[in-house]
Amino acid sequence: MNDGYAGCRILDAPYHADREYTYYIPRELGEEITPGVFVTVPFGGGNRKKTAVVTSVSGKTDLETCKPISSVTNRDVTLSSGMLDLCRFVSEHTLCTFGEAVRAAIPRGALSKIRESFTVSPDADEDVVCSLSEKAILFYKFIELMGPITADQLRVEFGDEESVSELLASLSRKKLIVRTLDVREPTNTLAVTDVSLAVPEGRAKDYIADRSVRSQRSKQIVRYLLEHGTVDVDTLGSALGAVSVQLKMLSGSGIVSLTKRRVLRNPFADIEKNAPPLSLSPAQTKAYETILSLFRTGEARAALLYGITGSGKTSVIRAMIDAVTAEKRSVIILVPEISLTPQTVSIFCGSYGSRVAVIHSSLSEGERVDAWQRIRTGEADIVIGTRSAVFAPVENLGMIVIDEEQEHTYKSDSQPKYTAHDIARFRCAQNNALLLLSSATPSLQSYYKAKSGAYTLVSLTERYGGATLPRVIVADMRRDRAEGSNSPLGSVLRAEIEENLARGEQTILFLNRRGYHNFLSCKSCGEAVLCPRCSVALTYHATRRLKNTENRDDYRNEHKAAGRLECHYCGYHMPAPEKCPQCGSEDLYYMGWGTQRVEQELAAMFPSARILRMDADTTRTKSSYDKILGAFGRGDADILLGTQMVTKGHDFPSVTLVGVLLAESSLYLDDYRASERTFSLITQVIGRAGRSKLPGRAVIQTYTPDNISLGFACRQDFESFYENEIACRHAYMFPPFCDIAQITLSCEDEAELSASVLRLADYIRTVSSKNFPDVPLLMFGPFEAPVYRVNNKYRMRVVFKCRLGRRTRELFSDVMRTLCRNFSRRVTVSIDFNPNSI
DNA sequence: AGCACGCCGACT
DNA sequence: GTCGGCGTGCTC
Repeated sequence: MNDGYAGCRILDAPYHADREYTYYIPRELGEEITPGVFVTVPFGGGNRKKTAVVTSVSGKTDLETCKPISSVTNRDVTLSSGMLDLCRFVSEHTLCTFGEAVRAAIPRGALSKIRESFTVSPDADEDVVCSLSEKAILFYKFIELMGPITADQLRVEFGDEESVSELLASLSRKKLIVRTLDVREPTNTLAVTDVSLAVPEGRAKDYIADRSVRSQRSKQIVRYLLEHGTVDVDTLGSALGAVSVQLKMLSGSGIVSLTKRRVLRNPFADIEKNAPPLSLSPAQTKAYETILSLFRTGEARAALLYGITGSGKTSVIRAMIDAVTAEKRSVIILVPEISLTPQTVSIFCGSYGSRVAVIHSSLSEGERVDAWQRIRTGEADIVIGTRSAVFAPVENLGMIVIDEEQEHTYKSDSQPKYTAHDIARFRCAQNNALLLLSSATPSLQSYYKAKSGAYTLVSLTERYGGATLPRVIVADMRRDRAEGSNSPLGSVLRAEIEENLARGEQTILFLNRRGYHNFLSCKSCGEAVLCPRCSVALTYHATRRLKNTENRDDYRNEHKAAGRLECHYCGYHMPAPEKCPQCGSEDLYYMGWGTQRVEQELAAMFPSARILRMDADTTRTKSSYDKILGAFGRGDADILLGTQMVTKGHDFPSVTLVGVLLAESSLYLDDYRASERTFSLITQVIGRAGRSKLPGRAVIQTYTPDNISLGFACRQDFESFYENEIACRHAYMFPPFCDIAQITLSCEDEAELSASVLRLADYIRTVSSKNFPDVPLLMFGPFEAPVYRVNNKYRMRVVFKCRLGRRTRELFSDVMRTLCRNFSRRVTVSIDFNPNSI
């Protein structure tokens, strides 16, 4: 009996009001209230109903008054004390609210939602109603007729945002309407009905023999149950046909009983299972034994498995999973979204069957909840998924694997802005588990940690199965340009493709830009056509293949008819204009190359080649990604052209040529990790060729053939790349030698934004020297974000170089608390530690 | 965030 | 006189 008080965290409290609040536990809820349970509580002046999670329980309180917990919600969702500690860790380390951390750890849809609706007040004063404006009366009458009704429904009826909120506020003030809050428990669960015999066998046989019973289908059902025992309705239906009427009758007369049972869906239960038997080479065995001995220490340890492409890291990981699960401990395997294909999943499901839970972006909300429950109950003890799977509620965690650990998708850039690595390290420390990072091109950060001894470095340096590295050709595009060619396919690459087509071998081409053209540019004012909501150029996308045209007018009309301009930031689109929106000139030219246009160019160049294009536009649906890869794998196409997506994933043994159309497109991003990304990307692309006995070639087209990182990548020389890059990071003081904190303010009003950002900088200078003189901090800015305007909001930034530790986080926490309180509501503040792009 | 309290201008 | 504008401050 927990007689007393509960410490609760309100899930959607704002940052500066986010702390533990004490509520007393009503007698009738005493049994149920323990840490990790979700409850509803009255909060704030209006006692609004809020969802909260209980974080502590105690027999006494220092408070003079406190409110009672209203009710327990989500009885089948609770957080273990380990998970509560994890949420605390996340909120402290990313400066998000406790509630935001909880929502990251629990699938959306597992928690009940509180719905707000409005009805007219029973004691509404008719005279007051009559004194309202015409629109307000209409609004009031509508609520009277339709209520209870939500604000969103009212917005559909009455249009614009502002007026609906204003009307609601003013009618509430006049006590004409009342707001009610009701808790809606999640409904996305799946239940099946089991059918079983409710009478002894003998009576069932009598029933079948009974001539007065005419229904043959009913007798079939009883016979089926006698043979198979209890069975669910769906199975019965597919065996016998329509059965619902007969079941109703049979259960009515007490011959069968129907019971509802919740089932946890596992969409991967029926996946084709394909697990090649494990056999390790001597090098792999040695790596495996090293990692295993770390695991066997029983302490929290971390290893970096660095293995060149094709060295068979996956086999070592699989062997480790076998070893860890053999000791009844669970495993979480994180993979980048892009490599979570059915082929990958089938390897794991093939070995471990229904013990695997797969967390994938294409799961429905309900399937996600079910996967979470399967993990929590221990039915699944092997979890494979993307970034968010690092929160999987496994019991007795033994190992977390982060595959392709350098991928930037492991950093979240929405709230909470965490890095899977940090969460994984915390959880492993909590459970004395092993953290295993794996990559062919480790991040500088992780390799640095491995070199300095924080991680154990385990290297695999030979290619498995005798495959050889491809021959790398750096094609100097300046030569083609000098000869007057502006085709995205240079003469060298073109000749190689021709050769491959002639030999019937496959080719992969990589271009880091989707769309057709880059942008539409005005010769007269020099401006590109920009997105009206964001300060970026719009990209031309064709919806069909463009026809060849004779003159400029035809050319322009053809473009207008065949496509439109799209914004890659906010999704805005418009028909291609005839005149420049800035200066009105008709001198508009289409510039640059995207995957769409290259596809067309390829088709014109090699009319007999079968070409597949894979980018965000052609992989909109769940299955299209697999369809394209499947078709290419079967040899249904000669050339696969695409963005980032073509660089990861699968072994296509008959691919002998890969081409990188513009190697520097990722090189000159103004980000300190540009070379790291380029190195990783080029290395991966090169790794796509020559995965078999056939010798492969890689053609890297570039305007800067002398770039040093590009050179290292072409030679697949990670070690030298690392030495060179780490020296640069040291010289310019960048991670891993410091941390970066980035505060972004955004606001629709430019003037208010710049005033606010100056106040921010001022405040930090003051608080830093006054209260945190011990925290070294270098401030840069304020300046405009690289894309100044997105979705009609202007964005400004202040960036800091610092060392993230307890005191530094306290400083930033103070800043966030103060600013959330003092800035006007129209300004939003967010902080990101070591962000993905700066 | 939401909601109360509180202090000043333009209306019945 | 008061109704209602939004500045300031708190939420167990």
